[in-house]
Amino acid sequence: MVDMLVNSLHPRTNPEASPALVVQSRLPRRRLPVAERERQIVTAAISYFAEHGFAAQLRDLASAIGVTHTLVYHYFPTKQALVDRVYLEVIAGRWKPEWEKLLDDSAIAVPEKLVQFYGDYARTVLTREFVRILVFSGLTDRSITDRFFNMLSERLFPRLIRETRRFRGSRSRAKPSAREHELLMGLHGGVFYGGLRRFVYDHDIGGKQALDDESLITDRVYSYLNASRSLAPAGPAP
Amino acid sequence: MVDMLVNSLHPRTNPEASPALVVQSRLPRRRLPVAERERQIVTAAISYFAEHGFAAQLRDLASAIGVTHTLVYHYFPTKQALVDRVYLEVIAGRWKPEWEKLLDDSAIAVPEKLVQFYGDYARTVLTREFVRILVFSGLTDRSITDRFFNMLSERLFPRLIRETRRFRGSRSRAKPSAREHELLMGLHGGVFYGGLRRFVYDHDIGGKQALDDESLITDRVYSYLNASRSLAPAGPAP
DNA sequence: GGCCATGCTGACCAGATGATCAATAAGCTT
DNA sequence: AAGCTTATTGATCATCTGGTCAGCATGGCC
Repeated sequence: MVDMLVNSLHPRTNPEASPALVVQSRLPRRRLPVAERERQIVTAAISYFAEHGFAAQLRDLASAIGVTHTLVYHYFPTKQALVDRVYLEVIAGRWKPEWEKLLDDSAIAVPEKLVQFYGDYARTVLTREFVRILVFSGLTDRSITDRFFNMLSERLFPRLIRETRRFRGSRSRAKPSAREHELLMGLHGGVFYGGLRRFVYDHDIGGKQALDDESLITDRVYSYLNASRSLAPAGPAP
Repeated sequence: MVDMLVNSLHPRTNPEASPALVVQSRLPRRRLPVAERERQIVTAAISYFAEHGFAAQLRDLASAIGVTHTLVYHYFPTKQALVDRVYLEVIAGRWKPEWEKLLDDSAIAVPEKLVQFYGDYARTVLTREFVRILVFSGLTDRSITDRFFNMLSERLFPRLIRETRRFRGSRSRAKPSAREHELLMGLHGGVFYGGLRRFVYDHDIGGKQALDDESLITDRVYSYLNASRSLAPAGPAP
Protein backbone atom coordinates (compact mmCIF):
# COMPACT_ATOMS: atom_id res chain seq x y z
CA MET A 1 0.00 0.00 0.00
CA VAL A 2 2.29 2.64 1.28
CA ASP A 3 5.27 3.61 -0.79
CA MET A 4 8.43 3.08 1.13
CA LEU A 5 12.08 3.71 0.76
CA VAL A 6 13.80 0.90 -1.02
CA ASN A 7 16.70 1.20 1.34
CA SER A 8 14.84 0.08 4.34
CA LEU A 9 15.61 -3.42 3.20
CA HIS A 10 19.36 -3.05 2.97
CA PRO A 11 20.64 -0.76 5.63
CA ARG A 12 24.23 -1.38 4.69
CA THR A 13 25.47 -2.35 1.27
CA ASN A 14 23.85 -0.99 -1.80
CA PRO A 15 26.51 -0.31 -4.42
CA GLU A 16 25.17 3.00 -5.55
CA ALA A 17 22.80 4.45 -3.07
CA SER A 18 23.30 7.77 -1.40
CA PRO A 19 20.85 6.94 1.34
CA ALA A 20 18.93 10.11 1.92
CA LEU A 21 18.44 10.96 -1.70
CA VAL A 22 17.14 7.64 -2.95
CA VAL A 23 13.49 8.42 -2.63
CA GLN A 24 12.89 5.85 -5.32
CA SER A 25 9.31 5.01 -4.59
CA ARG A 26 8.24 1.49 -5.21
CA LEU A 27 6.15 0.74 -8.21
CA PRO A 28 2.84 -0.82 -7.36
CA ARG A 29 3.06 -4.54 -7.24
CA ARG A 30 2.91 -5.78 -10.78
CA ARG A 31 1.83 -9.26 -11.83
CA LEU A 32 3.55 -10.58 -14.90
CA PRO A 33 2.74 -13.68 -16.89
CA VAL A 34 4.91 -16.52 -15.64
CA ALA A 35 6.92 -16.88 -18.83
CA GLU A 36 7.69 -13.21 -18.94
CA ARG A 37 8.77 -12.93 -15.34
CA GLU A 38 10.93 -16.00 -15.62
CA ARG A 39 12.62 -14.59 -18.69
CA GLN A 40 13.20 -11.36 -16.85
CA ILE A 41 14.79 -13.16 -13.94
CA VAL A 42 17.04 -15.27 -16.12
CA THR A 43 18.12 -12.30 -18.16
CA ALA A 44 18.91 -10.32 -15.06
CA ALA A 45 20.72 -13.27 -13.57
CA ILE A 46 22.89 -13.62 -16.64
CA SER A 47 24.21 -10.13 -16.48
CA TYR A 48 24.28 -10.06 -12.72
CA PHE A 49 26.24 -13.27 -12.32
CA ALA A 50 28.48 -12.37 -15.22
CA GLU A 51 29.32 -9.14 -13.47
CA HIS A 52 29.63 -10.24 -9.87
CA GLY A 53 30.23 -13.95 -10.04
CA PHE A 54 28.01 -16.68 -8.75
CA ALA A 55 28.60 -15.63 -5.18
CA ALA A 56 26.42 -12.58 -5.85
CA GLN A 57 23.40 -12.25 -3.62
CA LEU A 58 19.96 -13.19 -4.79
CA ARG A 59 18.56 -10.20 -2.92
CA ASP A 60 20.63 -7.77 -4.95
CA LEU A 61 19.84 -9.53 -8.18
CA ALA A 62 16.14 -9.46 -7.36
CA SER A 63 16.13 -5.84 -6.37
CA ALA A 64 17.86 -5.04 -9.65
CA ILE A 65 14.64 -5.97 -11.41
CA GLY A 66 12.47 -4.56 -8.68
CA VAL A 67 11.20 -7.69 -7.00
CA THR A 68 12.00 -9.48 -3.76
CA HIS A 69 14.41 -12.33 -3.59
CA THR A 70 11.53 -14.44 -2.43
CA LEU A 71 10.02 -14.24 -5.86
CA VAL A 72 13.10 -15.78 -7.38
CA TYR A 73 12.42 -18.83 -5.24
CA HIS A 74 8.99 -18.94 -6.72
CA TYR A 75 10.57 -19.63 -10.10
CA PHE A 76 13.73 -21.52 -9.15
CA PRO A 77 13.83 -23.96 -6.26
CA THR A 78 17.40 -23.08 -5.29
CA LYS A 79 20.04 -20.60 -6.24
CA GLN A 80 21.96 -23.39 -7.90
CA ALA A 81 19.03 -24.07 -10.21
CA LEU A 82 19.17 -20.49 -11.39
CA VAL A 83 22.92 -20.68 -11.82
CA ASP A 84 22.54 -23.83 -13.87
CA ARG A 85 19.99 -22.15 -16.07
CA VAL A 86 22.36 -19.27 -16.67
CA TYR A 87 25.19 -21.62 -17.57
CA LEU A 88 22.96 -23.41 -19.98
CA GLU A 89 21.76 -20.36 -21.79
CA VAL A 90 25.03 -18.52 -21.98
CA ILE A 91 27.49 -21.30 -22.63
CA ALA A 92 25.80 -24.34 -24.04
CA GLY A 93 23.20 -22.46 -26.02
CA ARG A 94 25.75 -20.66 -28.05
CA TRP A 95 27.26 -23.38 -30.13
CA LYS A 96 26.35 -23.21 -33.80
CA PRO A 97 26.21 -26.55 -35.59
CA GLU A 98 26.69 -24.68 -38.83
CA TRP A 99 30.29 -24.08 -37.79
CA GLU A 100 30.92 -27.76 -38.19
CA LYS A 101 29.35 -27.70 -41.64
CA LEU A 102 31.44 -24.72 -42.62
CA LEU A 103 34.65 -26.43 -41.58
CA ASP A 104 33.61 -29.61 -43.38
CA ASP A 105 32.82 -27.83 -46.63
CA SER A 106 35.57 -28.87 -48.98
CA ALA A 107 34.57 -26.27 -51.52
CA ILE A 108 36.00 -23.46 -49.47
CA ALA A 109 39.72 -22.84 -49.33
CA VAL A 110 41.26 -23.43 -45.93
CA PRO A 111 42.38 -19.89 -45.17
CA GLU A 112 39.03 -18.34 -46.05
CA LYS A 113 37.27 -21.04 -44.10
CA LEU A 114 39.26 -20.42 -40.97
CA VAL A 115 38.87 -16.69 -41.27
CA GLN A 116 35.13 -17.09 -41.67
CA PHE A 117 34.91 -19.45 -38.76
CA TYR A 118 36.94 -17.44 -36.29
CA GLY A 119 35.22 -14.26 -37.32
CA ASP A 120 31.82 -15.72 -36.54
CA TYR A 121 33.09 -17.57 -33.49
CA ALA A 122 34.45 -14.37 -32.03
CA ARG A 123 31.25 -12.53 -32.82
CA THR A 124 29.05 -15.20 -31.27
CA VAL A 125 31.04 -16.43 -28.35
CA LEU A 126 33.26 -13.58 -27.28
CA THR A 127 30.56 -11.60 -25.54
CA ARG A 128 30.90 -10.11 -22.11
CA GLU A 129 28.55 -12.62 -20.50
CA PHE A 130 30.11 -15.63 -22.14
CA VAL A 131 33.71 -14.80 -21.43
CA ARG A 132 33.20 -13.73 -17.84
CA ILE A 133 30.92 -16.62 -16.95
CA LEU A 134 33.24 -19.13 -18.56
CA VAL A 135 36.17 -17.79 -16.62
CA PHE A 136 34.24 -17.51 -13.37
CA SER A 137 33.19 -21.08 -13.82
CA GLY A 138 36.71 -22.18 -14.60
CA LEU A 139 38.03 -20.65 -11.41
CA THR A 140 35.47 -22.28 -9.18
CA ASP A 141 33.25 -25.14 -10.15
CA ARG A 142 34.73 -26.40 -13.40
CA SER A 143 31.75 -28.48 -14.42
CA ILE A 144 30.77 -26.15 -17.22
CA THR A 145 34.16 -25.29 -18.64
CA ASP A 146 34.87 -28.98 -18.71
CA ARG A 147 31.78 -29.63 -20.75
CA PHE A 148 32.52 -26.72 -23.04
CA PHE A 149 36.09 -27.74 -23.71
CA ASN A 150 35.06 -31.30 -24.26
CA MET A 151 32.83 -30.00 -27.00
CA LEU A 152 35.66 -27.99 -28.48
CA SER A 153 37.91 -31.01 -28.32
CA GLU A 154 35.39 -33.21 -30.03
CA ARG A 155 33.80 -30.97 -32.58
CA LEU A 156 36.15 -28.10 -33.23
CA PHE A 157 39.82 -28.84 -32.73
CA PRO A 158 39.91 -32.05 -34.77
CA ARG A 159 38.34 -30.20 -37.68
CA LEU A 160 40.80 -27.35 -37.37
CA ILE A 161 43.72 -29.77 -37.25
CA ARG A 162 42.38 -31.61 -40.27
CA GLU A 163 41.97 -28.41 -42.24
CA THR A 164 45.40 -27.22 -41.21
CA ARG A 165 46.90 -30.44 -42.48
CA ARG A 166 44.91 -30.16 -45.66
CA PHE A 167 46.33 -26.68 -46.09
CA ARG A 168 49.85 -27.95 -45.93
CA GLY A 169 49.05 -30.88 -48.15
CA SER A 170 48.68 -33.67 -45.66
CA ARG A 171 45.75 -36.00 -45.30
CA SER A 172 46.98 -37.66 -42.17
CA ARG A 173 44.32 -38.61 -39.68
CA ALA A 174 46.82 -39.33 -36.96
CA LYS A 175 46.36 -37.93 -33.50
CA PRO A 176 47.77 -34.41 -33.56
CA SER A 177 51.28 -34.05 -32.25
CA ALA A 178 51.80 -31.90 -29.20
CA ARG A 179 53.40 -29.30 -31.40
CA GLU A 180 50.51 -29.25 -33.83
CA HIS A 181 48.09 -28.93 -30.99
CA GLU A 182 49.97 -26.16 -29.26
CA LEU A 183 50.29 -24.22 -32.46
CA LEU A 184 46.54 -24.38 -32.82
CA MET A 185 46.10 -23.37 -29.19
CA GLY A 186 48.26 -20.37 -29.98
CA LEU A 187 45.73 -19.27 -32.58
CA HIS A 188 42.69 -20.13 -30.53
CA GLY A 189 44.18 -18.58 -27.41
CA GLY A 190 45.17 -15.43 -29.22
CA VAL A 191 41.58 -14.97 -30.30
CA PHE A 192 40.12 -15.74 -26.89
CA TYR A 193 42.67 -13.52 -25.24
CA GLY A 194 40.98 -10.64 -27.04
CA GLY A 195 37.85 -11.44 -25.06
CA LEU A 196 39.81 -11.63 -21.85
CA ARG A 197 41.44 -8.29 -22.43
CA ARG A 198 38.18 -6.66 -23.23
CA PHE A 199 35.74 -8.20 -20.79
CA VAL A 200 37.89 -9.27 -17.88
CA TYR A 201 40.71 -6.77 -17.87
CA ASP A 202 38.41 -4.15 -19.30
CA HIS A 203 40.77 -2.90 -21.96
CA ASP A 204 39.71 -0.93 -24.92
CA ILE A 205 41.12 -3.14 -27.65
CA GLY A 206 42.50 -0.16 -29.49
CA GLY A 207 39.47 2.06 -29.53
CA LYS A 208 36.68 0.83 -31.71
CA GLN A 209 38.46 -2.32 -32.85
CA ALA A 210 36.05 -5.19 -32.70
CA LEU A 211 37.09 -8.62 -31.58
CA ASP A 212 35.84 -10.08 -34.81
CA ASP A 213 37.45 -7.47 -37.00
CA GLU A 214 38.16 -9.42 -40.16
CA SER A 215 41.63 -8.02 -40.73
CA LEU A 216 42.77 -9.02 -37.25
CA ILE A 217 41.36 -12.49 -37.61
CA THR A 218 42.91 -12.77 -41.04
CA ASP A 219 46.31 -11.81 -39.70
CA ARG A 220 46.11 -14.42 -37.00
CA VAL A 221 44.87 -17.19 -39.23
CA TYR A 222 47.55 -16.58 -41.84
CA SER A 223 50.20 -16.32 -39.19
CA TYR A 224 49.05 -19.67 -37.86
CA LEU A 225 48.82 -21.38 -41.22
CA ASN A 226 52.24 -20.18 -42.22
CA ALA A 227 53.73 -21.48 -39.02
CA SER A 228 52.02 -24.80 -39.57
CA ARG A 229 53.94 -25.18 -42.83
CA SER A 230 57.09 -25.85 -40.87
CA LEU A 231 55.49 -28.82 -39.15
CA ALA A 232 56.03 -31.40 -41.82
CA PRO A 233 57.44 -30.68 -45.25
CA ALA A 234 54.45 -31.97 -47.13
CA GLY A 235 52.76 -34.74 -45.26
CA PRO A 236 53.04 -38.40 -46.17
CA ALA A 237 54.38 -38.64 -49.67
CA PRO A 238 51.72 -39.92 -52.07
CA MET B 1 53.33 -31.90 24.77
CA VAL B 2 50.41 -33.86 25.98
CA ASP B 3 47.64 -34.48 23.53
CA MET B 4 44.34 -33.53 24.99
CA LEU B 5 40.73 -33.77 24.10
CA VAL B 6 39.54 -30.59 22.52
CA ASN B 7 36.53 -30.42 24.73
CA SER B 8 38.14 -31.31 27.98
CA LEU B 9 39.01 -27.73 28.76
CA HIS B 10 35.53 -26.33 28.76
CA PRO B 11 33.16 -28.85 30.13
CA ARG B 12 30.53 -26.24 30.91
CA THR B 13 29.89 -25.17 27.33
CA ASN B 14 28.96 -28.52 25.96
CA PRO B 15 27.87 -30.75 28.81
CA GLU B 16 27.29 -33.88 26.78
CA ALA B 17 28.45 -33.74 23.23
CA SER B 18 29.58 -37.28 22.71
CA PRO B 19 32.91 -36.35 24.19
CA ALA B 20 34.20 -39.86 24.02
CA LEU B 21 34.28 -39.94 20.24
CA VAL B 22 35.94 -36.61 19.65
CA VAL B 23 39.43 -37.99 19.81
CA GLN B 24 40.69 -35.33 17.46
CA SER B 25 43.80 -34.36 19.35
CA ARG B 26 44.93 -30.79 19.22
CA LEU B 27 48.54 -29.89 18.76
CA PRO B 28 49.85 -27.95 21.73
CA ARG B 29 49.64 -24.24 21.25
CA ARG B 30 52.82 -23.20 19.54
CA ARG B 31 54.29 -19.72 19.63
CA LEU B 32 56.18 -18.77 16.54
CA PRO B 33 58.38 -15.75 16.00
CA VAL B 34 56.29 -12.97 14.53
CA ALA B 35 58.08 -12.92 11.20
CA GLU B 36 57.74 -16.64 10.78
CA ARG B 37 54.06 -16.79 11.62
CA GLU B 38 53.31 -13.87 9.36
CA ARG B 39 55.15 -15.56 6.52
CA GLN B 40 53.20 -18.72 7.17
CA ILE B 41 49.90 -16.86 7.04
CA VAL B 42 50.76 -15.01 3.86
CA THR B 43 51.97 -18.15 2.17
CA ALA B 44 48.83 -20.00 3.12
CA ALA B 45 46.70 -17.06 2.04
CA ILE B 46 48.34 -17.00 -1.38
CA SER B 47 47.50 -20.56 -2.17
CA TYR B 48 44.16 -20.42 -0.43
CA PHE B 49 42.93 -17.31 -2.17
CA ALA B 50 44.37 -18.47 -5.48
CA GLU B 51 42.35 -21.62 -5.15
CA HIS B 52 39.07 -20.35 -3.74
CA GLY B 53 39.01 -16.69 -4.62
CA PHE B 54 39.02 -13.79 -2.25
CA ALA B 55 35.61 -14.69 -0.95
CA ALA B 56 37.18 -17.65 0.83
CA GLN B 57 36.71 -17.73 4.58
CA LEU B 58 39.41 -16.67 6.98
CA ARG B 59 38.40 -19.47 9.32
CA ASP B 60 39.15 -22.10 6.71
CA LEU B 61 42.38 -20.46 5.72
CA ALA B 62 43.45 -20.28 9.35
CA SER B 63 42.54 -23.84 10.11
CA ALA B 64 44.55 -24.91 7.08
CA ILE B 65 47.67 -23.88 8.97
CA GLY B 66 46.33 -25.02 12.31
CA VAL B 67 45.49 -21.73 13.98
CA THR B 68 42.32 -19.83 14.77
CA HIS B 69 41.04 -17.16 12.46
CA THR B 70 41.42 -14.79 15.36
CA LEU B 71 45.16 -15.04 15.06
CA VAL B 72 45.01 -13.76 11.51
CA TYR B 73 43.50 -10.58 12.87
CA HIS B 74 46.49 -10.28 15.14
CA TYR B 75 48.69 -9.92 12.07
CA PHE B 76 46.37 -8.19 9.64
CA PRO B 77 43.83 -5.61 10.76
CA THR B 78 41.23 -6.66 8.22
CA LYS B 79 40.74 -9.35 5.65
CA GLN B 80 41.31 -6.76 2.97
CA ALA B 81 44.76 -6.03 4.33
CA LEU B 82 45.69 -9.67 3.91
CA VAL B 83 44.24 -9.73 0.42
CA ASP B 84 46.28 -6.66 -0.47
CA ARG B 85 49.41 -8.29 0.79
CA VAL B 86 48.75 -11.35 -1.33
CA TYR B 87 48.21 -9.22 -4.41
CA LEU B 88 51.44 -7.43 -3.78
CA GLU B 89 53.56 -10.51 -3.36
CA VAL B 90 52.13 -12.57 -6.16
CA ILE B 91 51.62 -9.98 -8.85
CA ALA B 92 53.80 -6.96 -8.27
CA GLY B 93 56.72 -8.87 -6.83
CA ARG B 94 57.21 -10.94 -9.88
CA TRP B 95 58.46 -8.48 -12.44
CA LYS B 96 62.10 -8.90 -13.39
CA PRO B 97 63.87 -5.72 -14.40
CA GLU B 98 66.42 -7.87 -16.23
CA TRP B 99 63.75 -8.55 -18.83
CA GLU B 100 63.96 -4.96 -19.88
CA LYS B 101 67.73 -5.23 -20.13
CA LEU B 102 67.45 -8.36 -22.20
CA LEU B 103 65.07 -6.74 -24.64
CA ASP B 104 67.29 -3.68 -24.85
CA ASP B 105 70.42 -5.65 -25.57
CA SER B 106 71.21 -4.96 -29.20
CA ALA B 107 73.80 -7.70 -29.31
CA ILE B 108 71.18 -10.40 -29.36
CA ALA B 109 69.24 -11.20 -32.50
CA VAL B 110 65.55 -10.43 -32.28
CA PRO B 111 64.18 -13.95 -32.61
CA GLU B 112 66.49 -15.38 -29.96
CA LYS B 113 65.77 -12.46 -27.71
CA LEU B 114 62.03 -12.92 -27.91
CA VAL B 115 62.30 -16.64 -27.40
CA GLN B 116 64.48 -16.10 -24.35
CA PHE B 117 62.16 -13.48 -22.97
CA TYR B 118 58.93 -15.40 -23.40
CA GLY B 119 60.54 -18.54 -22.10
CA ASP B 120 61.53 -16.86 -18.89
CA TYR B 121 58.34 -14.85 -18.69
CA ALA B 122 56.26 -17.99 -18.92
CA ARG B 123 58.43 -19.72 -16.35
CA THR B 124 58.24 -16.82 -13.92
CA VAL B 125 54.76 -15.48 -14.35
CA LEU B 126 52.64 -18.34 -15.55
CA THR B 127 52.34 -20.04 -12.20
CA ARG B 128 49.13 -21.29 -10.73
CA GLU B 129 48.96 -18.55 -8.09
CA PHE B 130 49.76 -15.76 -10.47
CA VAL B 131 47.37 -16.72 -13.23
CA ARG B 132 44.42 -17.47 -10.97
CA ILE B 133 44.87 -14.44 -8.78
CA LEU B 134 45.29 -12.16 -11.76
CA VAL B 135 42.12 -13.48 -13.31
CA PHE B 136 40.19 -13.42 -10.04
CA SER B 137 41.25 -9.86 -9.61
CA GLY B 138 40.30 -8.96 -13.15
CA LEU B 139 36.82 -10.30 -12.67
CA THR B 140 36.17 -8.39 -9.50
CA ASP B 141 38.23 -5.51 -8.25
CA ARG B 142 40.40 -4.55 -11.21
CA SER B 143 42.79 -2.38 -9.26
CA ILE B 144 45.62 -4.87 -9.52
CA THR B 145 45.20 -6.02 -13.09
CA ASP B 146 45.08 -2.39 -14.07
CA ARG B 147 48.39 -1.76 -12.42
CA PHE B 148 49.90 -4.88 -13.91
CA PHE B 149 48.81 -4.08 -17.45
CA ASN B 150 49.95 -0.54 -17.11
CA MET B 151 53.35 -1.93 -16.38
CA LEU B 152 53.19 -4.20 -19.39
CA SER B 153 52.09 -1.29 -21.54
CA GLU B 154 54.91 0.89 -20.33
CA ARG B 155 57.80 -1.47 -19.98
CA LEU B 156 57.12 -4.49 -22.11
CA PHE B 157 54.94 -3.91 -25.13
CA PRO B 158 56.84 -0.87 -26.44
CA ARG B 159 60.05 -2.86 -26.33
CA LEU B 160 58.48 -5.80 -28.09
CA ILE B 161 57.07 -3.54 -30.78
CA ARG B 162 60.44 -1.88 -31.20
CA GLU B 163 62.21 -5.20 -31.53
CA THR B 164 59.62 -6.48 -33.94
CA ARG B 165 60.14 -3.46 -36.11
CA ARG B 166 63.87 -3.89 -35.88
CA PHE B 167 63.41 -7.46 -37.04
CA ARG B 168 61.64 -6.35 -40.14
CA GLY B 169 64.10 -3.57 -40.78
CA SER B 170 62.20 -0.58 -39.48
CA ARG B 171 63.42 1.92 -36.94
CA SER B 172 60.16 3.77 -36.66
CA ARG B 173 59.32 5.06 -33.21
CA ALA B 174 55.77 5.87 -34.15
CA LYS B 175 52.90 4.76 -31.97
CA PRO B 176 52.09 1.18 -32.94
CA SER B 177 49.22 0.75 -35.34
CA ALA B 178 46.21 -1.18 -34.16
CA ARG B 179 47.26 -4.01 -36.41
CA GLU B 180 50.79 -4.11 -35.05
CA HIS B 181 49.45 -4.09 -31.54
CA GLU B 182 46.91 -6.80 -32.13
CA LEU B 183 49.45 -9.01 -33.79
CA LEU B 184 51.59 -8.70 -30.70
CA MET B 185 48.57 -9.38 -28.51
CA GLY B 186 48.09 -12.54 -30.52
CA LEU B 187 51.52 -13.72 -29.46
CA HIS B 188 51.23 -12.55 -25.90
CA GLY B 189 47.73 -13.91 -25.58
CA GLY B 190 48.69 -17.24 -27.06
CA VAL B 191 51.34 -17.61 -24.39
CA PHE B 192 49.11 -16.49 -21.54
CA TYR B 193 46.32 -18.71 -22.79
CA GLY B 194 48.59 -21.62 -21.94
CA GLY B 195 48.39 -20.53 -18.33
CA LEU B 196 44.64 -20.18 -18.53
CA ARG B 197 44.21 -23.63 -19.95
CA ARG B 198 46.42 -25.16 -17.36
CA PHE B 199 45.55 -23.32 -14.19
CA VAL B 200 42.01 -22.13 -14.76
CA TYR B 201 40.52 -24.74 -17.03
CA ASP B 202 42.75 -27.37 -15.50
CA HIS B 203 43.87 -28.94 -18.73
CA ASP B 204 46.89 -31.07 -19.03
CA ILE B 205 48.71 -29.20 -21.74
CA GLY B 206 49.51 -32.39 -23.55
CA GLY B 207 50.89 -34.41 -20.69
CA LYS B 208 54.24 -33.21 -19.49
CA GLN B 209 54.50 -30.27 -21.85
CA ALA B 210 55.68 -27.27 -19.92
CA LEU B 211 54.34 -23.82 -20.56
CA ASP B 212 57.82 -22.55 -21.13
CA ASP B 213 58.85 -25.40 -23.37
CA GLU B 214 61.34 -23.77 -25.66
CA SER B 215 60.11 -25.37 -28.84
CA LEU B 216 56.56 -24.15 -28.26
CA ILE B 217 57.71 -20.65 -27.48
CA THR B 218 59.98 -20.74 -30.50
CA ASP B 219 57.12 -21.76 -32.75
CA ARG B 220 54.99 -18.92 -31.50
CA VAL B 221 57.65 -16.29 -31.72
CA TYR B 222 58.61 -17.24 -35.25
CA SER B 223 55.00 -17.42 -36.28
CA TYR B 224 54.56 -13.91 -34.91
CA LEU B 225 57.68 -12.47 -36.47
CA ASN B 226 56.86 -13.92 -39.83
CA ALA B 227 53.40 -12.45 -39.70
CA SER B 228 54.85 -9.09 -38.75
CA ARG B 229 56.79 -9.08 -42.02
CA SER B 230 53.59 -8.40 -43.89
CA LEU B 231 53.02 -5.23 -41.91
CA ALA B 232 55.25 -2.92 -43.88
CA PRO B 233 57.49 -4.05 -46.70
CA ALA B 234 60.67 -2.74 -45.16
CA GLY B 235 60.05 0.24 -43.01
CA PRO B 236 60.72 3.84 -44.02
CA ALA B 237 62.98 3.82 -47.02
CA PRO B 238 66.44 5.06 -46.04
C1' DG C 1 -18.36 -4.45 -10.20
C1' DG C 2 -17.04 -8.50 -7.75
C1' DC C 3 -14.62 -13.18 -7.52
C1' DC C 4 -10.50 -15.82 -7.06
C1' DA C 5 -6.32 -18.23 -8.70
C1' DT C 6 -1.86 -17.23 -7.97
C1' DG C 7 1.99 -13.87 -8.55
C1' DC C 8 4.14 -11.55 -5.05
C1' DT C 9 5.66 -9.83 -0.48
C1' DG C 10 7.16 -9.21 4.57
C1' DA C 11 8.61 -11.53 8.45
C1' DC C 12 11.39 -14.93 10.00
C1' DC C 13 14.97 -18.80 10.52
C1' DA C 14 19.55 -20.97 10.79
C1' DG C 15 24.03 -21.18 9.63
C1' DA C 16 27.93 -18.65 8.05
C1' DT C 17 31.26 -15.01 8.47
C1' DG C 18 34.09 -10.68 9.48
C1' DA C 19 35.47 -8.62 13.50
C1' DT C 20 36.36 -7.68 18.76
C1' DC C 21 38.18 -8.61 23.35
C1' DA C 22 39.28 -10.48 27.66
C1' DA C 23 41.67 -14.38 29.17
C1' DT C 24 45.30 -17.82 28.65
C1' DA C 25 49.81 -19.75 28.17
C1' DA C 26 54.31 -20.30 25.44
C1' DG C 27 58.90 -19.08 25.43
C1' DC C 28 62.40 -15.66 26.52
C1' DT C 29 65.01 -13.22 30.23
C1' DT C 30 66.93 -13.15 34.52
C1' DA D 1 62.30 -21.46 38.74
C1' DA D 2 59.89 -17.33 38.54
C1' DG D 3 58.33 -13.44 35.93
C1' DC D 4 56.88 -11.08 32.06
C1' DT D 5 55.82 -10.10 27.34
C1' DT D 6 52.81 -11.14 23.92
C1' DA D 7 51.33 -14.87 20.69
C1' DT D 8 47.24 -17.39 20.66
C1' DT D 9 42.61 -18.67 21.82
C1' DG D 10 37.39 -19.14 23.11
C1' DA D 11 33.43 -16.64 23.55
C1' DT D 12 30.64 -13.30 21.67
C1' DC D 13 28.65 -9.82 18.41
C1' DA D 14 26.40 -7.96 14.38
C1' DT D 15 25.36 -8.79 9.98
C1' DC D 16 24.67 -11.34 5.86
C1' DT D 17 22.48 -14.74 3.14
C1' DG D 18 20.10 -18.92 1.24
C1' DG D 19 15.80 -20.53 2.12
C1' DT D 20 10.68 -21.02 4.07
C1' DC D 21 5.88 -19.74 4.75
C1' DA D 22 1.59 -17.57 5.71
C1' DG D 23 -0.91 -14.12 3.85
C1' DC D 24 -1.71 -10.08 0.75
C1' DA D 25 -3.37 -8.09 -3.62
C1' DT D 26 -3.50 -8.08 -8.79
C1' DG D 27 -5.35 -8.89 -13.14
C1' DG D 28 -8.13 -11.99 -15.79
C1' DC D 29 -12.87 -13.73 -15.84
C1' DC D 30 -17.77 -13.77 -14.93
